[in-house]
Amino acid sequence: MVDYPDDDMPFFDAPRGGAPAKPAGGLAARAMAARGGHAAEPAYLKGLNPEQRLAVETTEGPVLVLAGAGTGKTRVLTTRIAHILSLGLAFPSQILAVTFTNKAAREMKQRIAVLIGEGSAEGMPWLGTFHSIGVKILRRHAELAGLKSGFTILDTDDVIRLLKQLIQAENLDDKRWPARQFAQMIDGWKNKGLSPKDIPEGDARAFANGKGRELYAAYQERLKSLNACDFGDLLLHPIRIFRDHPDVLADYHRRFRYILVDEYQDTNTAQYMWLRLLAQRPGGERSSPRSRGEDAGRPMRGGANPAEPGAGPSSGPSDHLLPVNGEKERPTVNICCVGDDDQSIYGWRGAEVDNILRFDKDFPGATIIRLERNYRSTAHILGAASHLIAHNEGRLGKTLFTDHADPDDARVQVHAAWDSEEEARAVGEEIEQAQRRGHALNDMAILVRASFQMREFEDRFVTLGLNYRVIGGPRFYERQEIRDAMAYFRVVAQGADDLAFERIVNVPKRGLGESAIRQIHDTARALRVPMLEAAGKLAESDEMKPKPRAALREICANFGRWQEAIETTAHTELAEQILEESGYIDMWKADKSAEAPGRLENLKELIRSMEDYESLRSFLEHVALVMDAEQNAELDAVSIMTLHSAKGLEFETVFLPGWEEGLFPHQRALDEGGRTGLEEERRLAYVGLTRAKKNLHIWFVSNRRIHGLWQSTIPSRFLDELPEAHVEVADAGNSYGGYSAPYGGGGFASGRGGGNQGGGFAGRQNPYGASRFDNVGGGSGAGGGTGGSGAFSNTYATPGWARAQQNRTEATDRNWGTRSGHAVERIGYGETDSGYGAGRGSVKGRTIEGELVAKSVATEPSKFHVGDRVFHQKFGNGNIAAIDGNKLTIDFDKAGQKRVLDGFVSEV
DNA sequence: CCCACTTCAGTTTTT
DNA sequence: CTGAAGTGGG
Repeated sequence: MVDYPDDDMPFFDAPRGGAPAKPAGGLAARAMAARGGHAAEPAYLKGLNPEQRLAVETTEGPVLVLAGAGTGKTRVLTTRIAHILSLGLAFPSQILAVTFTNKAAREMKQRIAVLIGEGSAEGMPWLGTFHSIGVKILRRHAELAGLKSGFTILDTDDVIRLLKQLIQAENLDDKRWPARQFAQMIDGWKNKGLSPKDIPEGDARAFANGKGRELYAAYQERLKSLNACDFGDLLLHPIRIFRDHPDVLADYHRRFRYILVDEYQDTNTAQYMWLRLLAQRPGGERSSPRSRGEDAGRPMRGGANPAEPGAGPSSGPSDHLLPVNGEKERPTVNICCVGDDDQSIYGWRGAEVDNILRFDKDFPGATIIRLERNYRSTAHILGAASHLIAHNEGRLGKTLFTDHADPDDARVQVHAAWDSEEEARAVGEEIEQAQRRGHALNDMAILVRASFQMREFEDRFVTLGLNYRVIGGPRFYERQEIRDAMAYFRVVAQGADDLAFERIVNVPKRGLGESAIRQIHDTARALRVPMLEAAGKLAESDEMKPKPRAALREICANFGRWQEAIETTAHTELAEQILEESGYIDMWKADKSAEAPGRLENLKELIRSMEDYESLRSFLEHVALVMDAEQNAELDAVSIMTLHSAKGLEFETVFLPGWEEGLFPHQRALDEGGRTGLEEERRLAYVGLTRAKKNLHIWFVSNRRIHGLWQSTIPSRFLDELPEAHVEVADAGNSYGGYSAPYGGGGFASGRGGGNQGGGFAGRQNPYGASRFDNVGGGSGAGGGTGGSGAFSNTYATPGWARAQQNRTEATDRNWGTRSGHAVERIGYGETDSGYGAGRGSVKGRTIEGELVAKSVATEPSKFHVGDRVFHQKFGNGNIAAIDGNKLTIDFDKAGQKRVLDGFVSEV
């Protein structure tokens, strides 16, 4: 991530003799100041609470900081680094600080810079993400992993294309064995630190008729021959190197005096192994054997007592940091992990909560510090969150509290809506109200469980003309045009990058179709040369038809020219040339689709951003690992994002829609994860709740359209887990004047009513036992009586409904950027391009199970017949127009034709 | 090679 | 219902 112009300094430069130039002076001075008597304590310690302070000052030995939401986690982390530097306990280059995201790393750098002065953070070459640090290590020792230092880093898209080739090469049906899925499997294995030989037999058998292991091995071979690695390798290769080359590891042991880890609860097994290797140094004993695993903990003890600040060797850096041959001086592992087990929400992508739960066993004698004083939320919000999360078992246990309880603080509001349409409408109203009261849109956020929920809000806000920004989704560098451009650059920088070459050889269309590519491929393999070179040869031979041959000749000539220009032309200029001369820009200029202008814009942006790097190569590396779309700070807009991407953020007012069983907690999490899955969902809820500073609104609806079918829903069990004392059931019906009437008087009071009970709505019974929300809101509309339609008649006459219908068509015509004259910002949301959308989800077993379930249901003959008169909770009365298994198409008297599941209608 | 049609699936996401 | 990815005919 960061700049690695590191190669200009010797690797183990730091401590020896003369103090390194830049940082030392300032640091030494600061250190003096810091030590200069207990009377004047450094400014950075002021304002820390006792626990935070302990976490900062316990520099020696293993430390686990359990930092609850909003308790000043980042502050502790950055202050701790500042403290270590100020005391002269280590040079910046001797501190390893790892985060998960670039954003977190960036933020830490900035805040450290603020604490100890500008430029100091620049001297922290080992502050970065696991992956960026992994690359850095790997670049130094690439040959030990069978790579050359200039290896390329493949993104998910490249990986999938490569796997697809391999699968086809094995003569396997790539439809039956999708490369995507296999990529996910490999990812999972790598998350666990497993090489092909290590993967469980069952896993290996599960894919490609038992060829899983074989294919995985072939993939690794292929990567090696391409001089490439995937994201997982950035950790795995270093792990292997550390294990096989104790001398290399020992060098890092000497180098890293302090290790800090952010979001420790999110570490996966590979990251854990990586950390353990770096953290477990042989300790006091002369020549402790290369220990791996269990016994590692033993020599690490001794860190239990918080060292008083400055108690260590109390002279300046230069004499303290003498080469560490006499290791006795520092037998402890100064590793500090910060995290919150209650915010572990990435189990599904390999994170092991166990890592944090086990910390004191891994690092015996660890100091465990809890940060529970919350500076973010009101007592009501904290009360609600704490009560909810207390339903989880196996937590380390923390209870957030705040000193700032204000009797005027609002309780957590729970709202009900009839359907997601009304939900969006009501949230919109509420936002506008808040806006009228003078709240900035920037202070408000809607946090959803699944991204499909966003749409309804977007549509609504478009009609309202309310600014919003969507955060999350595919990144800038995942967009098609960016990847294409990058592929060009990659071929120019690295002629051997076959994947890149293949990607763009026919983009724009040059008449080089499948057969031409195959030919190049074969030639390349026969001659054992990169494809670009093979293409050059083919262009000169007469093995190819004239047309593709001419095209090949041209492109090869182009690449040759660009490669030469690399030395003589500024890289931004060269990039422009490449895109121009290749016809790539023209391709988009000629494209008259709605997205084309945006793509050209993105390409400009890409070139512009290259200015920040000194060469094409350094730029390429960055894009592989970083580069997120920056947001427009000027714009005042409501944020819409998933709960996952909200972690770490905070807002004055937070809306949490969609708290219904099946959606949240998500059915799939329940099915696949069982109790563990449920607990992770609950932690997700906890994350959501704790994002709010002042106002928190939770919504649930009675009807939601799932996969195109309307379904009745049941309030989330999480609602029942909120403490009554901190919650208030808001009356949606009356608060949003004008729209209340349609819902049968709208109140929450009327309840679902006896009328429905006999209606045979089996699906409406809450299988989780009575909920105190069962009778709230949505259901009440129908409660008016089995006559039903009376209660609905108005619904479809409201302006809201009419507008909604209109919205629906507008929604199909979605473009990017500004629409309808108000500002819409997408951060990281490109069009859904090949690389992303279909890549997620769909664990195989589940899919199959889902099919089976669907089929078994479908085969059951419906008890209804075409022409039957039926009643539906949401739509009222209607006649069945068609039957497809359990799916009915019904012509409703008022609502028009709809498709619903037969479980939700009853005969009239 | 491109377009229209079919088919299929449908949480969460970083690097 | 929606979008994406794959298929087949021009």
